Amino acid sequence: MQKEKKERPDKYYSILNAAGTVFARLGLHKATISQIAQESGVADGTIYLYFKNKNDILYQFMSFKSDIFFEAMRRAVEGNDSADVKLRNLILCHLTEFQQDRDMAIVFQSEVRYRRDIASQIKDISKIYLDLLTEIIEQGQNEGVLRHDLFMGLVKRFVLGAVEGVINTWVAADGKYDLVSMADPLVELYLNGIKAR
Amino acid sequence: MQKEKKERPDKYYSILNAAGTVFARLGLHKATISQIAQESGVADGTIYLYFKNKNDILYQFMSFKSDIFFEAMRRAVEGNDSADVKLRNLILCHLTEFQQDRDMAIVFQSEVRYRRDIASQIKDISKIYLDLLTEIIEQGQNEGVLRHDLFMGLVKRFVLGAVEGVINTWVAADGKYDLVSMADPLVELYLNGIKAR
Amino acid sequence: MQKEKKERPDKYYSILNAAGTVFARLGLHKATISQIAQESGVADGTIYLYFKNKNDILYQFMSFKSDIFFEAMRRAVEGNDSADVKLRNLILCHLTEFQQDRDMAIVFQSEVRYRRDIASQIKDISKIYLDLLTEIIEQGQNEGVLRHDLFMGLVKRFVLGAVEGVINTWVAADGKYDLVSMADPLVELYLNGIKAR
Amino acid sequence: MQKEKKERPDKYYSILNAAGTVFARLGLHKATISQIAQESGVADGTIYLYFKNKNDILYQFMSFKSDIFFEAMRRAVEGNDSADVKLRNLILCHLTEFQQDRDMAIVFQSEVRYRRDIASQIKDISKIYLDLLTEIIEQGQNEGVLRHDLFMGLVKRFVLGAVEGVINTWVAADGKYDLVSMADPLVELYLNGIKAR
DNA sequence: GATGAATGAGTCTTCATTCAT
DNA sequence: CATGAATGAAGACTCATTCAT
Repeated sequence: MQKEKKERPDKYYSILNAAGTVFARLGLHKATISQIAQESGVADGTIYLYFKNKNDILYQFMSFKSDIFFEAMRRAVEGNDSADVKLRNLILCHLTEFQQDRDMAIVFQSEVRYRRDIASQIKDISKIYLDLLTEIIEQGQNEGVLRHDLFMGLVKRFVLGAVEGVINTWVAADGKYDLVSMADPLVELYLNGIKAR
Repeated sequence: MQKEKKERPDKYYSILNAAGTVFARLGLHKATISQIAQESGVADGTIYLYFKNKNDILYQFMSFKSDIFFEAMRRAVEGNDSADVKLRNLILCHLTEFQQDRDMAIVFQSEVRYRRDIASQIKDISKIYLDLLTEIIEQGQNEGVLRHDLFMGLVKRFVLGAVEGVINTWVAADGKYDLVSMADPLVELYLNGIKAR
Repeated sequence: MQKEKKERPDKYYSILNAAGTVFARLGLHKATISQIAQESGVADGTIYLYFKNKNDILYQFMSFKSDIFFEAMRRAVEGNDSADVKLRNLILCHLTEFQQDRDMAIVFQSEVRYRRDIASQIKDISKIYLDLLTEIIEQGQNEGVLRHDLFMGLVKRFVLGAVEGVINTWVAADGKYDLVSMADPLVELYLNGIKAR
Repeated sequence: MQKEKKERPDKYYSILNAAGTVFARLGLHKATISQIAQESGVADGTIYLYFKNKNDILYQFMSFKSDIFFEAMRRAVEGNDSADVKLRNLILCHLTEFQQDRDMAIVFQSEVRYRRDIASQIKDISKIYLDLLTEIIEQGQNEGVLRHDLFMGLVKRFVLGAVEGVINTWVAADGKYDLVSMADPLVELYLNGIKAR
């Protein structure tokens, strides 16, 4: 039942992380192979022993991080919790993972958003996320915890958009405050809205 | 009390719009000066009569669009409406403007997000937006329409993030559906949340 | 009735000739764009205003030279001369043209021979030549000047191969002797062979 | 009086043949050390245990093939045959050897022709060939079989050039027909020429 | 003002060659 | 001897920017 992942040499991951750092600092286009090489302490040519080209580095980076991310996500929502707890766990997990890996957070938010030239496989990342949300919300509706009169397509975007907005702000603030502590207040807003009662 | 705007020649705007189109299609980095020149029907060199450099074009484009955008915003929230109506007007205006100018929507969402190299002035765009939100929410609290126990910093991001999430989805779908119709359901979610009552 | 050739700017030809010189000196692969640029007194980038890439330079060079070459060929064999005179004129023309343009001679003989990656259009150069030979030989057979029991496919190669062998030797000798004077003795060998009578 | 040839290990020849194949397929410049290594089933670095560098491989390849080739040549013209028979044997041997070893044929015809950077030793290959021709022709003149009024320098090129032309054509046709059968008709053309009598 | 030809700095990428294991 | 990972020099090509016309 173990993860069947082909083991990559250390240098592969070394380059991958260096790339993450450089991409986060400069963005895909301004980042140069030389900078990534220097950051990971190898020669330029060495990069090409492990990656097809510059785009491939970004792709592999995102794939690698996504696998970790979604594994964490899945663990966060498995079990018999009620929908509202699951939603809270999901958001908490999301913020925790991004806080722990700010390079990923930056690259993910800035590079993956609108690139039409990035493999659609990477774009599916958010699809997985949205599917998890759908599950949770439907479960919540069945449990009677969540409203039935929800336009699912919108709600999913509403939830994901708000988290990402929070993350973007945190990133823009150079991660100076605790992102994870936003989870509970955020979920509370999802659930209750801002109207006085 | 007249508008203190230096009048720009037509060609300036022609280039600006061409740039918007090309930036939207290819992104800042893949877009070339030649393409912008061709799109606007001028010579490459002409662009440098009106803009300092490539980044300046993006900057001017955003400034120009922002001015229009915030003028519309301001009109949307002026008057004596109650806070919930103003919030609805703000969101409606936001979605309307972006739907009407998809180039701006794409450029704004994809290029402006994380560029550390873009003049901070442009980043202030969202500050203005957030300030409007603050005003509205505070008014709502004073009116008793909105909850008092809100962490303002989070709520603003919550609202803006959700709108942007909805816009991003619309852009990714090539603008195939009506964005503006999302305004009311979205505001309803802001106000009431997703919890069943 | 004038040649309908699109006029190219001087710089196009300047680069073309520089390329010919560099290709002749170093061969296509060892020749660098920088060297060609330097030889023609322009910047590296300028080359790309006139040529798609390095291979394109070779291709254009060959096309340009071929046009001149075959125009000369055609003039050499037109008219009402008998076949043996035409053959002599053809060979004479061939040697004259190559002697006058040693860069072309070298590039043609060394680069065009075996490159599978060169557009077949260029390979057709020798086809035109072989067709001219066919015409001449058939005319000669009709006139009774040339033998009828000739395997045309072989004879054509026999004639062209021998001329090229002579040219190759001349090139290898750095063009130190008069190539054109080889024409008559060569044709005499074609016609009479080396057997004593 | 034994052959003073240093015995080379099998791997040397294995690499040599692999190189011949790869050179024939791609040409010296497009062929990579890695491809040659793979073709011969050794590691890249191993090649440098047997060869100084890439050029040296080509050089050794040509030397090796030349030795075999000229050994065959010498056998073809030794004995007391008359000059015309020797000439025929020489050409026959040439075509036979090249047909049997198409890699050599391709490499020889395409790489050796014009390389100024290839050791002159390799260029001497054709010198040996031309010397053999000289011997044969002079013998033929002494025997009265061949014309006395021949410009030897030209005749040699005439003969070699024509054979090579025939070989080139055969190579370009992917060796689809029988090259050896060209020997007799070709020699017949050498001897009698194409003029009707 | 307008042009667009020219520039050349900047990058990715390849691959012959080396060398620690 | 053999390996093949690592190197880094070299070169094709792009494109923002300039400037003579």
